[in-house]
Amino acid sequence: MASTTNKQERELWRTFFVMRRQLELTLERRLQADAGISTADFEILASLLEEPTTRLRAGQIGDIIGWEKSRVSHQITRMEQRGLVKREEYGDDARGVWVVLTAAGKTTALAATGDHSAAVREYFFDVLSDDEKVALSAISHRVLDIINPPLCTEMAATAALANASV
Amino acid sequence: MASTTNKQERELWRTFFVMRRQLELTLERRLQADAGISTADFEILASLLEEPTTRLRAGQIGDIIGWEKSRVSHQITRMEQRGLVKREEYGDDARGVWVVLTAAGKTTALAATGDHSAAVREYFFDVLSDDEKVALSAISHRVLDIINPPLCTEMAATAALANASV
DNA sequence: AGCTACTGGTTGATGCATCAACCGCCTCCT
DNA sequence: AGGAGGCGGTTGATGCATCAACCAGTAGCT
Repeated sequence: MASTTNKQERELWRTFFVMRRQLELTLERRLQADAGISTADFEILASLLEEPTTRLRAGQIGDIIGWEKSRVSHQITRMEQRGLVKREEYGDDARGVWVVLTAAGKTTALAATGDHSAAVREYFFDVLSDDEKVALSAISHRVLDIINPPLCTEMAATAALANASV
Repeated sequence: MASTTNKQERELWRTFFVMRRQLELTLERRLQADAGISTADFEILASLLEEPTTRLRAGQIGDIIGWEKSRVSHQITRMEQRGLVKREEYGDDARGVWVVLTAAGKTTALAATGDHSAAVREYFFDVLSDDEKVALSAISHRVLDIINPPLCTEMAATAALANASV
């Protein structure tokens, strides 16, 4: 009996694992095909687009999307070469830099966000029942709480904030 | 009302996304800390370990873990440099190569598999109720069936096969 | 003022992942 | 036999991700 459980669990793990990877892959390819960018590009562009001035300091970007600073720096360098974004000096503190959306970057970002949420809807939300959404939310929180409690409570806090503001 | 749903869905997507990433990251770090290998190394080692002769052709490895051949080749090259694995010529067909576990590779692989399944249990199965396991299995199959139907039926087939054999 | 310690960001090295081009070898067809 | 095309695998280029080392500028302490 115990071994049966183990077998089923192995099967579940494998299915979950493959689903996760395929979903990621599909979204990545779709972004690439429709907007010509990677998910890494997309995360940066999306964070800038939420800012009314379409500019953020490098460090802020890292905080928002949870990247370490060197990753942000490398990514900005690549995006700058492709003209999606540019660096500007940050007057108040000579160490800082602004990362600014270019016109081309904004166009790309707008196209990408629409496309991406359509894809998420199509591949994910549309195939989930309401009960399943509730279950998946509970599962995600519980797993996250085990592996990274501070991050979990932090996310719950920002979620509550977002709900309160509407 | 619709906007509320959207907000909840965005929240679910974000939570799921972060959970997924943290889980992956945690498992990766744990493998690195306890066995000194990456998940990529692990997948190769695990596939070789399942083979009684601890050897597989490069192409077979690709089929088993779903990688394209160039990825397998690059990975084997890196692992060969670290002495986990070695290439041997495949007599019947001069194009083929055997990928063979070294003694060191086998030791590492054994340590890693035990450790990894303990980690998966700890971070994943132990926090899921039986109902949630059922729900997650259904969700995974459904999503996978939307984004990659052939892969989904193929996985269902091998799962049925595995069940029948016990 | 001057010393120390920290911060914001960059850089280089290394490994992972993918794509396209390539190279021998094998098969099959005529 | 010999030529075309397919198969198994390698290689090089490029981008993503992380770690460690570094550097200039700032803040804080005395």
